[in-house]
Amino acid sequence: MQLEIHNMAGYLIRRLNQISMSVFQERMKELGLTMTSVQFAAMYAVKANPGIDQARLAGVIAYDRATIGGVIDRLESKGLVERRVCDHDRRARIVSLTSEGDALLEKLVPLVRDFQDDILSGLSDVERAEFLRLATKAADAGNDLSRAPLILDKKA
Amino acid sequence: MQLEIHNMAGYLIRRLNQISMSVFQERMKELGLTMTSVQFAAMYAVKANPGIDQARLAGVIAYDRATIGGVIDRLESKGLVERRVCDHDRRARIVSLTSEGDALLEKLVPLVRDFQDDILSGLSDVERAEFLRLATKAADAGNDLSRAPLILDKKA
DNA sequence: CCTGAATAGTGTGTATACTTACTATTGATC
DNA sequence: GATCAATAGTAAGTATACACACTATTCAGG
Repeated sequence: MQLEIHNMAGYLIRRLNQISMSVFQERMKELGLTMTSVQFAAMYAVKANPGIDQARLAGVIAYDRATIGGVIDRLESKGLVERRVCDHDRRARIVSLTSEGDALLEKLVPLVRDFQDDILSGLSDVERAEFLRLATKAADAGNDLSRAPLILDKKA
Repeated sequence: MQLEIHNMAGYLIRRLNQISMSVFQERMKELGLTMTSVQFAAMYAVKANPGIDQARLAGVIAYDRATIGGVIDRLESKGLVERRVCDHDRRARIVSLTSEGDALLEKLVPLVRDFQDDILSGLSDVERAEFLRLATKAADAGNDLSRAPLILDKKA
């Protein structure tokens, strides 16, 4: 039995997101870790942006401020990141990786890169490339429609 | 500043899902409703499958049992669906639309169909069709990777 | 320098989306 | 027909992902 909703963009995207998160979770489990894709992205962005604060971190990976707070809480309690008050703006909290966090990230990056294709395992190489091209274009165009848009080049 | 993660399948899919949910929420708000895309899909599937119970409903729209319970709770408290114990299997709960639920769904279906294209507003008609074809193929192939796979034709 | 707008982070509340564990059934098997 | 595996639903716990309101702080203008 096929419902009309099964062909709708919103439904298909939700399904792909379920599959994507499940693949990530499964791979981490195989490595004996409890890292989520969201936590990985946050750590990656922290490493790529030394001295970043929570608000800009949220913008770089398109989360809202409340969500990033919880993500950093959990990474902090696992000893993977640290938070400290910014020197010249005491409202802001600078997030940085601990040495354990840095070591873990270094280990994870190639692994995560390698299983990305598994998420789209049903597609050929050509199809996957085309899917990613279209997804990038759509995500870019729809950025402002999202509640937590991606915010880049906000600073030097 | 472009991070490597911005080109990864998992990240792009998460972004598209944020955009998709946001568009749905926004349209509902314009109509003065507080319906989520998940609740809409549940109501749609209930209507399309008269006499369905919660477990099979979960399978038809690829939720897990615990999630569907909460979704039905909220729809029930809004007076849009009803739950009753199944006659020949007292473990199961049969879900059905109330008359208000049915009327609301009838009103929403064409509206929801019409704004699906807004989710992929950055794509041309040809690109959108190709994206949907590839997304369908990928979601289908990845079905068993998801924690809550789509389960169809389980019965007569 | 003072006031008011804007911003960073947090707290609360809601809604998915899952896990594991539990109860109540059902059905299958000996 | 008693037992035992399997199933339906729920409960409790964790983790996004948002809204809204609040405090602390910064900054812009007069």
